[in-house]
Amino acid sequence: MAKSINEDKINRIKEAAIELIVEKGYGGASISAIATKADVATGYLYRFYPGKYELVTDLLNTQLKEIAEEIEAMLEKETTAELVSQRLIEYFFQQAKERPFHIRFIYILAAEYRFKMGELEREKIIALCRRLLKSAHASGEINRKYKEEEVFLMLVMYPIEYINLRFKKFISNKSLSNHDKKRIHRLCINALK
Amino acid sequence: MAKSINEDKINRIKEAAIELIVEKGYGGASISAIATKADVATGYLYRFYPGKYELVTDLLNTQLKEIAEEIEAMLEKETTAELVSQRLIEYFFQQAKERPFHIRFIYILAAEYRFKMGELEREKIIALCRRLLKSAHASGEINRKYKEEEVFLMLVMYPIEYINLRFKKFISNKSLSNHDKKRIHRLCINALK
Amino acid sequence: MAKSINEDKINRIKEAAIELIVEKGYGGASISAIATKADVATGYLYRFYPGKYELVTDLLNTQLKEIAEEIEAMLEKETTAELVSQRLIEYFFQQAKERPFHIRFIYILAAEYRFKMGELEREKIIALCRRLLKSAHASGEINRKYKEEEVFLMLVMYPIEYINLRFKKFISNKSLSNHDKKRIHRLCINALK
Amino acid sequence: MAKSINEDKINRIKEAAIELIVEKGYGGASISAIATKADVATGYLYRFYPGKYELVTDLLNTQLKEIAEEIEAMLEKETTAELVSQRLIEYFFQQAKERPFHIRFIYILAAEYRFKMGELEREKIIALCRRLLKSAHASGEINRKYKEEEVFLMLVMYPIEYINLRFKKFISNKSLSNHDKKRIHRLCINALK
DNA sequence: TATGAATGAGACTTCATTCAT
DNA sequence: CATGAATGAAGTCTCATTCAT
Repeated sequence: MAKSINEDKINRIKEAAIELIVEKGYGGASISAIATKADVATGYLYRFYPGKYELVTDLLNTQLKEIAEEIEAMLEKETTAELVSQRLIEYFFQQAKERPFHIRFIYILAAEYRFKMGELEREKIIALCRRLLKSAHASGEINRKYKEEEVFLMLVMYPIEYINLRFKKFISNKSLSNHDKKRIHRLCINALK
Repeated sequence: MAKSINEDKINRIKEAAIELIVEKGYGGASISAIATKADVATGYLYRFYPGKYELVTDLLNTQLKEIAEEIEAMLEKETTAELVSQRLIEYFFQQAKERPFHIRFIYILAAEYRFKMGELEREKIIALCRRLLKSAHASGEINRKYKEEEVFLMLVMYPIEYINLRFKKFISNKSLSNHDKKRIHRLCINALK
Repeated sequence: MAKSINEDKINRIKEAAIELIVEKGYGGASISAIATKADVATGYLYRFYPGKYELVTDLLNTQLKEIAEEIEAMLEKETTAELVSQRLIEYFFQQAKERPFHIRFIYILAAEYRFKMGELEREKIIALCRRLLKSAHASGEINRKYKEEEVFLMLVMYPIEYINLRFKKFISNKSLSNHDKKRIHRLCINALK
Repeated sequence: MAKSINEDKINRIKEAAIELIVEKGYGGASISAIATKADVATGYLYRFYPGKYELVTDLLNTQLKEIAEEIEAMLEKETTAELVSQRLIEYFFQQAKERPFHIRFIYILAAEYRFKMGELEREKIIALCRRLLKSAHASGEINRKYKEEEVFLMLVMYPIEYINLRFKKFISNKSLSNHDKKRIHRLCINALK
């Protein structure tokens, strides 16, 4: 009888929030600016979230969940750290190309002390690192002295940081190439040896 | 070599700003809270900076300058990448212990797209990476395919990220040990080989 | 004599509005909360009232009309002020027991300067006071110096205020007793002598 | 060295708040309207109160404290309920003339269930009623069946309600006269006999 | 010079009301 | 006719900045 809920609107809000937070930071991205960019009414997002903080937290955890699921899928298919790393870097590069704001968003928020990753997402990611470690320790691909921390940093955070360094044109302002992809992959794999 | 009252006051402001920004983020750290913590008047800082943004930008660049100077000093003394990396990690660990807010501050602000590093600091850091690269390429310590980006990321950003991951207790909640120091050093050096 | 679905719905709205306004005040009782409590759609009440203000005004006047009708019925049966007062207090005590929100609602809204009583209700109540006065002046039950104002305040407002003072547990937190009823009755009657 | 605090400003805010709340109710009196009427900046009141609710609560309790102090002073001087009642009504009539918004403000907020009187004020007023009761019971001026509740309602609330009924021009639209004063006094005293 | 009272733009959020379905 | 998704004006409150003292 009544208008049905418009899924698209909330997605536009999410996208607008990600872009504005990347450009202006959490505090600089105002609800009103987000709503305007998303072409919805100012108060609309409060139908879905209690407030701005919860929106952003959800956004962050959704991104992390996607990455975790991606890693999980890779672990199903691939058995060596070599291949998982390769696939993961491939995935991040693709994301950088297709959804550049998303990978920048993760990078920014991962650094903030106020935005804690959801416990579920955190545990899942740690579990996946442990799973990879187990087989890679056995095969000798990853040195036994390295644990989940090093795997997470080298295989997940390092590629993200690399991509963001490029986005910021800190050292190089070239766009990401296949050559970069291979070099990072080599670096990551060697690091953990 | 006694500091003037002015210098002392402005230093208290800087320290208070760093601590509050780490704890509450840029938006959450109000000028009034910073001034109260620093025990100076609200309006005082406007004698030195046009506004909050400029204060924070200066803070970030001061931190980066210090790191750059540290690296520079190391390059004067040490000749191998091995030793530079070791010293640098030593330095970051010491900072983490003595000035934990500083290393957290760099980590947070380096990730933000709003806070651009000063051109001078950026160039100096790149130049230092290049200088290290030159000798390390020659000696074979760093593979010729790796450039300034990789050096900067592995020798500077990676240790900072490692330390902050610990501060956040993301995977491990142990405090930083000498064992950790060695492991990271090994990982960084191996990565660039 | 079965009520139509519409009547039932609008009555649920009215009841919900009264309860929420008592608990949270006019501003604190949102249309959406009222509708939810009444189990109707948010927009439903706009088929019957132009807006929230008109709903509340109608509610107030309905309550006052009921009281007026009650007084009128009493005046048909009883002839002395003594008996009218007794009956009226009996009625208010019964309302306090059976419909506590209603008597609280009248109390709250009667005090607000924004909610004017409807002219008809006002005139009816004044006329009733006058009618009672006439015979009570003649019989000497009410002193000739007291007019409609005093009758209204002592016979209507005073009992309502007494009951609400108890609801608020301002002085006593006992529940209303028959003993209270008699005491108030005596006080009211004596006041007007 | 710095501007000294302007006591007058906060008083203007208080006065403006009282007037607007009387005219438009708690919800209808917006902070911005209060500030405009008081000729201060919107955010000014937050230097003194955490929020609107606290401002209004303080206002209410200040008014009640004044009344309590007035009653206390009367009890020091006068010994009979007769004289206390007379003085009190005199006081309320004077307030109605000199500070009409204040007595309306008390009347409105006393009715609201959300605004609880401060515990200190409440206890003081009850204690004063008890003190009066003691001597008036002994002298026979107040019937022994009446307690603090009846004293409070007849000597304090009733006059306030009478005055507000006039302000509302509910029955009479004449202004308050000495004649009214005497009549109410007689009514109150008789009620408690 | 240093202070901190005061400002007011703008942030987040609520909610009465509308209207497509 | 009834619904409830959507709107956006308006509310409360914050805080960077100014400037009289």
